[in-house]
Amino acid sequence: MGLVKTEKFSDLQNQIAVYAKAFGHPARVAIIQHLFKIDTCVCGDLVAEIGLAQPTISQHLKELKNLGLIQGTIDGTKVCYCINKDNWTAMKTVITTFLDNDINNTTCC
Amino acid sequence: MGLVKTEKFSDLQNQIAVYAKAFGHPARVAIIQHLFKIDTCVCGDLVAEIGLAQPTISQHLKELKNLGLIQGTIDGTKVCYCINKDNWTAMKTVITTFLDNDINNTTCC
DNA sequence: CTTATTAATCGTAATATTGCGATATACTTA
DNA sequence: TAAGTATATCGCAATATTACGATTAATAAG
Repeated sequence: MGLVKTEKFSDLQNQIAVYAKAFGHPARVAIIQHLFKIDTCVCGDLVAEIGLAQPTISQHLKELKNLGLIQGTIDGTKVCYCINKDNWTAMKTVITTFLDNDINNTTCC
Repeated sequence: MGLVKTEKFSDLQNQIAVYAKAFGHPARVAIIQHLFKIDTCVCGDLVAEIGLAQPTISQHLKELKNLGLIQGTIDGTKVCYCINKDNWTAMKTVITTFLDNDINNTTCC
């Protein structure tokens, strides 16, 4: 198959999975880290920063953009990317709530 | 291709991606949530709980087990699964450190 | 207008993931 | 020993992902 049966799961479970998948590739992790490090827009140096071909980076940027985690502004022939603060915070809440379950299972077999 | 070029990225970036990928499928999210909800071992009711076939669940459990996030104890014909507390905490630290970057980019274009 | 620069899109090949039927394994119980 | 129960593994088909060369689109510079 290769086809996820999303209808078997709750909206939240699917939401968590979609967000997590965004970070499930090191190139997208590196893009996000660079955007945080620069702490402002990145205009075009992502291909040099990360060692992948330009179409590949463009594709990863598109996925992050489709999720709303980053946004791009056209500036001449360049495009400036930055973190979308609101959506990043919303994502962070969803993921951390999932991760922050308390572990009390002292009665584990 | 379809082959991630891990050598282009740092160990931390690859580590984050590997952890995130574990949560990149709603079935694995559901498994983890159920383990937290029950708050003890789950012995065999995961197939009933989640609506996928037994080999499919077994495969997802294997991936979580390989990452060390869960552990299984054989109990007769059943296998009891629970969260591996230490490894879960380690994973949580890695992911939340990544997510917890401050966003100060007021000078965004 | 022509050329250069930058990024997106198209098309495609290689690899990975998902899901499950069939089967194997291991233990329990009669 | 034989039959039942629970889980893992095998093998395969369908789909998804990754990567990049070639091309396109859009603006900038001369």
